[in-house]
Amino acid sequence: MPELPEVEIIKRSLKKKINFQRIIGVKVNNRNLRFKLKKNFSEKILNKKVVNVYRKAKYLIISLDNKTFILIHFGMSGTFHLIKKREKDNLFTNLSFYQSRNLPKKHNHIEIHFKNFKVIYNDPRRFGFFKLLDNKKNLEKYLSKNGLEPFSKKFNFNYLLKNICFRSKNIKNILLDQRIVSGIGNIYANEILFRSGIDPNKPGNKLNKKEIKNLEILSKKILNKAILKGGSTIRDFKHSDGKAGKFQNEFKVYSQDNKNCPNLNCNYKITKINISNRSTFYCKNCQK
DNA sequence: AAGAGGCCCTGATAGC
DNA sequence: TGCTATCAGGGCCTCT
Repeated sequence: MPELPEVEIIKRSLKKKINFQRIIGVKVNNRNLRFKLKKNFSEKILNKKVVNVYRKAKYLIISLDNKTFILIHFGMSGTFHLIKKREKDNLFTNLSFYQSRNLPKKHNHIEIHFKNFKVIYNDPRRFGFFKLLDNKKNLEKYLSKNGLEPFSKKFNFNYLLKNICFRSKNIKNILLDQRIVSGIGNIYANEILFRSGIDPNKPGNKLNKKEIKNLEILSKKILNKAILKGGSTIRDFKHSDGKAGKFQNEFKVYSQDNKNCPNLNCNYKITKINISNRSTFYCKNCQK
């Protein structure tokens, strides 16, 4: 489930391949995604050149030379696969690209063809989407619904204090609310709260200044570390190759229910509870 | 205004 | 073995 670190990894590898390449073909196999892909998607991006690939929160943005933008959200199960063209016989051969060497047989929704390879978007659960934005203004308008991402310079103690201290809802849901902090999903919310020593059920307005400071520092630190480790590879990416992310090995609480709390001198087990229909893992002893 | 809850979707897994 | 139920969860929507 790509959160900020996973989208960042996808961005880096995709950019190396497709930046300054021209789109010479588009094949849409299945328009049914989170939002139905517009019928004119193919013709609108055909023959355009990619001039930048970047990330904002959990969104990937492909900027084209006619000043339009492809906005991509991976939802729960969206992945890209790179297929290289073999010179001799003009066939395509599947090469590793981010999560998987093995091209799934089903759910290959969109193919984008370049000179020597094609990129395939696969999404079994269809929670992801592609959206075309006609100009920068519309793109920014769309993205402005999101709050600051943790790597933003403006994401500091005062920003968090201002956005947390008056809220009655629990801190975990505050972290997951993209209008307040963007880019954090369920996995990293669990990890950040554990390392900050905060009970995920605790209402925002009950947090003290030290806890808010912890959230500021540790959000940046954990997301950064996850990017360095190549993101987290779980569940949907389980058939992945050696290029899979390694951060799942660093999980302290996520999916660690009934295991010993990793903190020294703590003999509690990690507890699994449900908050707003999301699995939540924490240590009752270390998180208050 | 803010928060709670429902919904979309498929594949893996648990239980009988 | 084969069936059914449950779970995974991001973002948008509606209702209060």
